[in-house]
Amino acid sequence: MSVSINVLETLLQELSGILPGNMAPLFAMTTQVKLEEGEAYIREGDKSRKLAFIEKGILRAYSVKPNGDEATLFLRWEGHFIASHDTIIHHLPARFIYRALEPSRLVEINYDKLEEILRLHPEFEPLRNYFLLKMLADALEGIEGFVLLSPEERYQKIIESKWDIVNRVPDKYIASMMGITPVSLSRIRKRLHIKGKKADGN
Amino acid sequence: MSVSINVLETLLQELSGILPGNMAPLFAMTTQVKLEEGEAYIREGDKSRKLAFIEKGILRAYSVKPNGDEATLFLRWEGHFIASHDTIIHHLPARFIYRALEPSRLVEINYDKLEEILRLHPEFEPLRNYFLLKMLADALEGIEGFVLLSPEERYQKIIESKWDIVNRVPDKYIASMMGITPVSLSRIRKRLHIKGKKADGN
DNA sequence: ATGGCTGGTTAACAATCGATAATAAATACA
DNA sequence: TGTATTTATTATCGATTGTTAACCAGCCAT
Repeated sequence: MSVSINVLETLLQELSGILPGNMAPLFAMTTQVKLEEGEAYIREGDKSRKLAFIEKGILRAYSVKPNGDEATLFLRWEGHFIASHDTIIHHLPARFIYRALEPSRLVEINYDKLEEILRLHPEFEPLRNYFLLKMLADALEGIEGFVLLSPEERYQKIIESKWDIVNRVPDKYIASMMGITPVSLSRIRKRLHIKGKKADGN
Repeated sequence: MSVSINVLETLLQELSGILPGNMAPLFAMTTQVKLEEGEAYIREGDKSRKLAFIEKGILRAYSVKPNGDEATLFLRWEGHFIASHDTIIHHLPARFIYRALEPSRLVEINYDKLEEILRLHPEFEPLRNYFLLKMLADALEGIEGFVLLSPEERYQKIIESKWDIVNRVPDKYIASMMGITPVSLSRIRKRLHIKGKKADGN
């Protein structure tokens, strides 16, 4: 139990200077969540305002389009925070599905309860600040890729900067996250292989 | 002076319950900024950690690619907050340029000073919370468009939901923000006109 | 082993896009 | 007003993508 909270405790201490011994008010309200591979954490229509820190595993946020295709919004893994922005920001039912791609372990807190705690213990405020900034940075990084890079460049950047993650996830989800089809990603991979061989002198 | 702060005062009062008369500690640190059409607010390489509320006008965040082309990251207008996420989040020099497309009026605060104020006056914390959530919502909305929609659908959604903004901005910036060329946007417009005529029975 | 199932590749064709260039329309400005 | 500049459209061509379908490889479970 306390083992899996350790990372968050360390993070919070770095952010706020609060010692783990004084973090009880916050962590008393958190829940450990374990997800099996393929298990949904948040479903379309859910209204629960939960926010989670990913201790281990990978989660995929996606929606099912009218034609049945799935569109992946993003992937998040160890060290990231995950939440349905529809419920947290807009107080609306979730429009996306958040599903574990691997057996995963989360530290969860209800956002309403977090706000209560923050009213009583504003010293924890740096934590909220941190995860909002982190989620914002992640989102903007995604937009950057779409605006500045072609699909091919986008894929190159992903395998360069997140090779370990790409290797843990089926390509079709990577393709979907890139806004292209799996067929197209396969062709991009083929082109890059050719270029790679040429660059190697073969 | 106090006229243009009014919107923010009202916003803060709604968020926190603080009365305008007690907002002096915060607004004493804000600056009014006026930008001419075409004037840069933040330039590539800037390190100043400024954050601004847009009272009036439209700003465009973009970068100049190696080949000289410009890629528009996003547009922001009245009621939005704008900041270089490189400097605010990552403490790095700005990689993007933020330029006014219209004569604009901003309420600016330095993020370091804001943090000082928030240490002394945590009652203003809801304001930081609000603009972080708002910027996050804006960013995620952008990603949604790229992942779920084709360029044509993306344009349709934009003109439906932000017709007033589209009308104030040259199409080439809309195209760039959509991740396509102005030529391609022109073709999309043509296709939609045809479809529109067909739907009208012409 | 032998089927299913999922995920990845390949092929064929139509549609769309990028690049470039020429032209037209709109805007700015002297 | 007339001219220059910017912006938008159209055309052409090669490249890329989407769609659909077939095929193959790995994996799982019986």
